[in-house]
Amino acid sequence: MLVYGTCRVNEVPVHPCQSCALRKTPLFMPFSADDLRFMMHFRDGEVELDSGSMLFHEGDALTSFYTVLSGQGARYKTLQNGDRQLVNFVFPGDLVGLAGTVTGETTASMLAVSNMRLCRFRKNRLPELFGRQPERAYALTWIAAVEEHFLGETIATLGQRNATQRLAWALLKVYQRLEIVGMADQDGSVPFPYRQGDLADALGLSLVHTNKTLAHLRPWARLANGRLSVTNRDALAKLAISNGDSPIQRPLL
Amino acid sequence: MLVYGTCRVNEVPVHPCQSCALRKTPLFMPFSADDLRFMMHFRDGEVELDSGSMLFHEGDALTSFYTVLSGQGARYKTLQNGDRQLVNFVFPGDLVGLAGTVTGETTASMLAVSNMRLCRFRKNRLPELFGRQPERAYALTWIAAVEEHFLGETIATLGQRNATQRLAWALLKVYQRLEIVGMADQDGSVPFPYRQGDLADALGLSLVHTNKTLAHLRPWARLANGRLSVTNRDALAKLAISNGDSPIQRPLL
DNA sequence: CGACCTGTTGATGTCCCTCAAAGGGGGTGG
DNA sequence: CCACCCCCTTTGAGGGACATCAACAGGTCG
Repeated sequence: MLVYGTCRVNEVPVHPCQSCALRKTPLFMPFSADDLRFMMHFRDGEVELDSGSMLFHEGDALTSFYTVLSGQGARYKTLQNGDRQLVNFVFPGDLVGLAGTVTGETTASMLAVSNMRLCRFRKNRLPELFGRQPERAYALTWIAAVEEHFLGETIATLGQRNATQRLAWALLKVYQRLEIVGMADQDGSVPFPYRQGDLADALGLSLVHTNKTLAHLRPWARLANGRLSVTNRDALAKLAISNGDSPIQRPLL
Repeated sequence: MLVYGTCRVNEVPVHPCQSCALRKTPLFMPFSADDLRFMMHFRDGEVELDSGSMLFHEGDALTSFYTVLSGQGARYKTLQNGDRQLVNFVFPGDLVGLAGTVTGETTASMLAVSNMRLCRFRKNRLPELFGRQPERAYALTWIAAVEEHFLGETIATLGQRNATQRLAWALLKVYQRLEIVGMADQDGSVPFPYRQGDLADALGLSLVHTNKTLAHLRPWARLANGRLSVTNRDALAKLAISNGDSPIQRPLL
């Protein structure tokens, strides 16, 4: 279990949606001009989050949810004995806090692992979204469905894959997810601010064994200087017993 | 990995929503008369599924989704090496196939483990739901959020709990979920048609070790004759490192 | 320079998997 | 009505993957 520093959340001036680079990325489905106009009006400010600070805690009743504009984070649950399970890594384009907003109780805590910028939406305007923009509301349940898909995959890897397979799977997924939103460098590396302990908590492994297994994977993928380099994607996919497909396209909110 | 028999899905006459006992159960939020009227009109038939048959397979493009009226099932994923991971048990009141309907590709296979009756909804009428009944559409994303909550809990148990804790957690959850929809008997038992191999595949354990661990849990919970009996709920919750809370209330579709 | 965090490596133990075999119970066929 | 079979459960033995404990190296920051 790892402990991080305290919080800092800042209101910041908004960037116009038109200039949002995420939108044009192949991960996301095209925006109509109408969509864009409505979202500009529907969104409610932008927020910056320092690395190490929390956006919300497990059990909070949220009044806002967010899509990640930049930076990386993690959602995690804490068991009563203090053990931590990282539920998923959070990347640009992800929507966080929707479940906690809708049901009134957050299912996991959300931590910034790098500095982050978030686009905020207010719960009290959800009726407007559902009442006046059924297509955007449909996009919202689409996003929830995609989320379910990922969690299901995670369950399969925690249940059925051994340490090597888990790590290969995770590194490959992370790389592909960041690559498709344009964060991969020429040299085949992506930003990876997480610690080995974070990976361990995400995959249900001990820190020590995570470290030793990472060493075995180094011919195909390595962690260094806060970046993840993947040098042999196919080998990694084979190790992971995964088809190596890119992430499926989905709506952006 | 277990293999089940072949399929059989039958169209059957519908039962009126008014007489649906599930609705009145404390798991679900109250229905307004309006809701009821619309859902009567929106639903599209009823379906019966024999034990051992599949409702859909991983990768299918679904044209319908369903809420379970009676019976029990399982959603599972199959890795490329043939290993099976049971993603969740499926109980009366659960909505299945929504994600596969929305995204166009099913995330897991759905198997009937007892005879089941399902209430069907058609994808091509979703626009009508979102366009004309925003509150029901909101209920849909609420349901998706609840689903996410459960999958997150499962991830935490696969990642952090040992065999005893996993089994205690699973048995308790199953018991509580079935009890709250009125399926518990006087003697503190609920129907449990699953095999020990199903439990093993759900919890990421081997069949043998599942069996041996179940033996240790017998003072507090036991499996016999297709039923699960829980004799000491608090002890089970303590073993499971869980608060033992009942399932949260949610909408029914 | 010392405190602290993260990564790395070695030694030891244990939880759980795999292999193996035997004991019910229900169904089918002779 | 019994014999046989199949599926599921149960139990034992042995081994391996991974956890835990421990110590050290390098980098960063006060």
